[in-house]
Amino acid sequence: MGSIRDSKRSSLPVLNEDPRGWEVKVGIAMLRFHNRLERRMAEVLGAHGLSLAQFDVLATLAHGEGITQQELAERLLVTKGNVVGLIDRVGTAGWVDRRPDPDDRRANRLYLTEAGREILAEAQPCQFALNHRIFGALTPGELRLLSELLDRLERATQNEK
Amino acid sequence: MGSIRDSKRSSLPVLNEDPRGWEVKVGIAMLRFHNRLERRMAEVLGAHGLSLAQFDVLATLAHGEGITQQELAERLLVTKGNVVGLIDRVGTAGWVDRRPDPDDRRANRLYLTEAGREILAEAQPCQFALNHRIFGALTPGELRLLSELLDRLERATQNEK
DNA sequence: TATTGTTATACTCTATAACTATA
DNA sequence: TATAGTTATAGAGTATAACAATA
Repeated sequence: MGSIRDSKRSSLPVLNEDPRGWEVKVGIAMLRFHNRLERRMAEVLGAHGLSLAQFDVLATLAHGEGITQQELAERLLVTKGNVVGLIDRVGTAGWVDRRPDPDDRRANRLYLTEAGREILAEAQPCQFALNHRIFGALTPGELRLLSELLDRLERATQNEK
Repeated sequence: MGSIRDSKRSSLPVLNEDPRGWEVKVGIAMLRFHNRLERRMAEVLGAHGLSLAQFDVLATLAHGEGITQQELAERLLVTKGNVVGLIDRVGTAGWVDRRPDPDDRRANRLYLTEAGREILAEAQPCQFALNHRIFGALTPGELRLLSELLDRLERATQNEK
């Protein structure tokens, strides 16, 4: 069935009639496209010294500054143990501050530093430009449709667990 | 702008008019959905002792047995150095054989073992079933459409580089 | 008791680069 | 010279589990 992640011209059997065939085909196409998209993003962000995960942390904080490490772990779908390492790395880079929560001395509140805001302001437009180069291949109507389909699929993954 | 990988209910600004807004929105939705899909797949495959990358190796070999490590590296979009480790792991598990190429004594030809074929036959239906549970959320017509959009997007990522 | 964050450990995947043995 | 595979090294990300401090 060819590599799930890639393959020049996958010679999948023609399965035009059976929806099950389309499900597999779409699953593969999804992984394949995403794999490439992620690489391009990593390249673009890498030029600013950011990994995708780090960009994700900064973007999440920009959206909700002052959250705890536990909250960040939930939003990023990783364990709190992993967040320690993530914040360590992004903290030594000088982009994020841990500040003890005055009301709960177990918790840290996370804030972007000025440098963090700057690097995000620098990287985000490049991210957006990449999105434009890729997703510009679709018409506005197709984009709206794709967005709707993805939302429904994401809801389906949530029902999974 | 919320986590790129996840967020319960992302409160992105409404950008119904500007296609650039949709591009960003779709990019985020794509990463978010894919992230969850990949986790579900990892769970399903993990129950069979397989990682996603290992499943990918087995599925690729099932599709084109006898390829070299270099060819596998190209299909998987990883370096040949990484392939050594991948085949080491999948080889000690007894799923894949390295056989020296008689015509080119530098090269190895890769083959599935009987055990490799068995684990794949065991894991693949579960993979397909997962695909069905997720992508069954869409109608056959929507699946065909999504497949076409993804193909065009993948072509766009290829133009990137 | 439960929760927040930390630490320790281990594994997978990735990248770079130097190395070998062949071609 | 170029290619196939190996090795060494490094780093990011992930998971599990035990732990301290605090609630």
